[in-house]
Amino acid sequence: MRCTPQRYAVMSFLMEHTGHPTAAEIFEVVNRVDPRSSRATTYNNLRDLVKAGLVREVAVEGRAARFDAKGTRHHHFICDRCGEVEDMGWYDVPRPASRSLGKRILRECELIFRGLCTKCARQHASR
Amino acid sequence: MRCTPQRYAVMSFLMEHTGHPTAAEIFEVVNRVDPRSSRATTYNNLRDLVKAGLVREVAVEGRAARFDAKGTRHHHFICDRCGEVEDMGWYDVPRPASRSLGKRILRECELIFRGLCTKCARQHASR
DNA sequence: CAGATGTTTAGATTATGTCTAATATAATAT
DNA sequence: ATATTATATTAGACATAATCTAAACATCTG
Repeated sequence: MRCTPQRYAVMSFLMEHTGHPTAAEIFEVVNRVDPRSSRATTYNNLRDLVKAGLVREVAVEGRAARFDAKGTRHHHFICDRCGEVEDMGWYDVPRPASRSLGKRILRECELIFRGLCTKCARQHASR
Repeated sequence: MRCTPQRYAVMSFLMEHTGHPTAAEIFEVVNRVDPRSSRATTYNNLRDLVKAGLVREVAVEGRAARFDAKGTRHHHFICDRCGEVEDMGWYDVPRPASRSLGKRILRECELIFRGLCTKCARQHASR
């Protein structure tokens, strides 16, 4: 995988921003800085970076997927209300018994916390 | 929430099938049996059933959401390759420290296993 | 340099899901 | 029982997210 300007822009943006932008946001911001990429390229590069294991894709119910540079290991908190994805420190997760795994090949265990983010919790309280 | 024939068809289909169909599949099968529902109604009912806590929606990266009647508690295994979602027995998940939770309001902890399902693991081996 | 491979692009296309406005059905009040 | 109100359904238009296409461009390799 070559390190093209477009690809580099996507990767470095993700590394510098611990938020979890959608593909559209990444495209928009990266092109606002230096308008040299296209929508398709942004999607292509995100797919490639995910495939290469450098970036994580987080699917959110009913919303666009979000992306995240794989730095230190962490879990995710997803807000039920606004869909925001936030990092939550990592801790080891008990693996399933190999009996219950059967012939499946386990690659990873992911823990997702759901509820209201700080902002939505505040709005929720003041109603 | 009234129990209409259309809503009942969606719910009972989900309860009788432990697979995790997409909205399109549910619409198709339910209407093949008794063609009285529309696409919009299927989506409406799925949304309502999820909101009522009777059905769970599972977002899968790059693929259509899948649905699941909330029977006994369980975690999910998602196949990296075909996107199939399978149930995996339930066990308690360690909650994050309330310190790391901050002002967020935690509703649930979900454990997702990722890798290759039995079918894809077999194909993977015989290459 | 010449061919092979990898990358980008704009725009068309697909996939998934939501909205609208008219209609139908059922629950409640009179 | 009839009117009123609330809830649900429908077809098809619409919106959004993401992929595909085919041509152009860039970079590597011999």
